[in-house]
Amino acid sequence: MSVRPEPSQNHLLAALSPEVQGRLFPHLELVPLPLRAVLYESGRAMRHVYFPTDSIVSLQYVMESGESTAILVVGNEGLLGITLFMGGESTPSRSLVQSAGYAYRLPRARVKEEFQRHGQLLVLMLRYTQALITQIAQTAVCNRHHSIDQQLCRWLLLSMDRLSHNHLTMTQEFIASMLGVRREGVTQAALKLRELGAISYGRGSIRVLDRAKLEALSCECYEVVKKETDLLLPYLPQRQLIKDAGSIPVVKL
Amino acid sequence: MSVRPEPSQNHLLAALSPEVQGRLFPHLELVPLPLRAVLYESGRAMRHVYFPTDSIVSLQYVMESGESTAILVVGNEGLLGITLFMGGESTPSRSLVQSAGYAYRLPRARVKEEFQRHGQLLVLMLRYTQALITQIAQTAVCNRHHSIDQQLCRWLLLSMDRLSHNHLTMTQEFIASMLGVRREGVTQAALKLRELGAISYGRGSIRVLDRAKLEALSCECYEVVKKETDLLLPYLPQRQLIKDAGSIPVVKL
DNA sequence: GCGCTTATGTGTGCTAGCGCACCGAGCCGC
DNA sequence: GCGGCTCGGTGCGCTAGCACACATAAGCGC
Repeated sequence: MSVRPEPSQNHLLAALSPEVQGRLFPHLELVPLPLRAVLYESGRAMRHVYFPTDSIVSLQYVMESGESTAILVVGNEGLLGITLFMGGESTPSRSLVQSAGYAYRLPRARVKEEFQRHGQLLVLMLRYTQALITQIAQTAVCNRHHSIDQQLCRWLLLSMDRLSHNHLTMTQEFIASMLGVRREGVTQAALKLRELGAISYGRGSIRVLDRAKLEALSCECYEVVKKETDLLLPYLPQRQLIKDAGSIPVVKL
Repeated sequence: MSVRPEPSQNHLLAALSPEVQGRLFPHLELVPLPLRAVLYESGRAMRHVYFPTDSIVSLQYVMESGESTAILVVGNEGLLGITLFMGGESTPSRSLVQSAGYAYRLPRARVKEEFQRHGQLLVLMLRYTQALITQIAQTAVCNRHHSIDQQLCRWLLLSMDRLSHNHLTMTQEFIASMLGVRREGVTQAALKLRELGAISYGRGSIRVLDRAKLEALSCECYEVVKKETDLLLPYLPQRQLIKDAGSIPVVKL
């Protein structure tokens, strides 16, 4: 987090043609996203679209009772605020920073202006939206049918995919509120994963030791979403992107 | 189902301007949708977009184990096949007819052609997609936090909103597979609702007697989705639409 | 109207996850 | 280095929903 991130660390921004980038990038604003910051509150008007570079943001629905569930995880593969493209001004969800980092943001007016051109940004957004629908739907299925153990694995994998290291800074309490389960349930699941050597952890920090084990223990939901997303948005995987940030291929539109 | 339905019974088609209707309607094809017909199978290429007039279609995700969950209900307020607009050719979901009736369908090529014009259809589709995301997300939350009783109420209400009568032709077994729960669970919930006088039923047919009771017994999920949808797609409610089908107002775009 | 199929009702365990209560240990600030 | 706060670990009783096993009953075909 000490190095100033580049816009192109966000896969969607990177996938735009130089022409579109030329129009948009001057209006980008780099914002630090501290842990637990709230980008959008349920029902409030959105003023920007956010493109995370190295942060992770979760969308949660909060119930009247205070219970909540995360339905979506967004990192440098995507963006927050598709509602602005869609024609709404707000959603019934809350966006919460799940892993601190940076994001570039674009004012609502600029987004709409570029969108009106019906060019690359539109096409990219639509594809991204499709991927996002798949992730939300799979979350619904997962909530219905799978154990906390499996869902914790899925959650860790989703987070790992959006980071360049294997180290998560979050408490079990926080994960519990994201999964919409009790903290004790997460503790039990984490203990099992630790015994199996898949992770290690302590006081608000989790390290993934054996990714393959997590994948094996996770339900199919993770894999289904990943496959579908890769199909819709055939970017380079993140590691290659970072190594060779100068030659990011443009998504075939 | 004996009367040939009009395209304008579908709210989205009705909301289009006469100009767009003039381009699209000649290519519409009326298709009967018998109970339990499958419009799209998971992973298969979609060939048409469907606009239900008096039928109800559910989108389900099916797991490897065979368990399934419906994530979305579509009736005359919407359409099936947004994926075709989005840029995909298939989804990991299955579309199953939940209440028999008719739908108009449009071949993929025509849809894409009209979409390329970036006019009314695009704007309408985006708004509809936003409403649909809300419904899916709320389903995820509901699956996590609410009882079968509450979910059955939600399900009945969702179905009722898409019909012009108070009578559903479906078995408890079928509802169970939609909600992703056991048949016995649905039986228990249905018994309670019957005792309370909210519904009556017998062998594959359910009648809603007291809608207000269902709303009171349902979780907030139903209401949240309804409010959000009305906000995004301010149509006339269906009953008025049928009474006065000649003067359906055009959605403000 | 007989028999088969299909839909619903019921009972008996069993388990996952919940709510609550409490402990110990790490960590921070002063 | 002391006190207090936060995080994680654990135990206990409870309930919803599950799996399985049957019983009854309504409709359908012939």
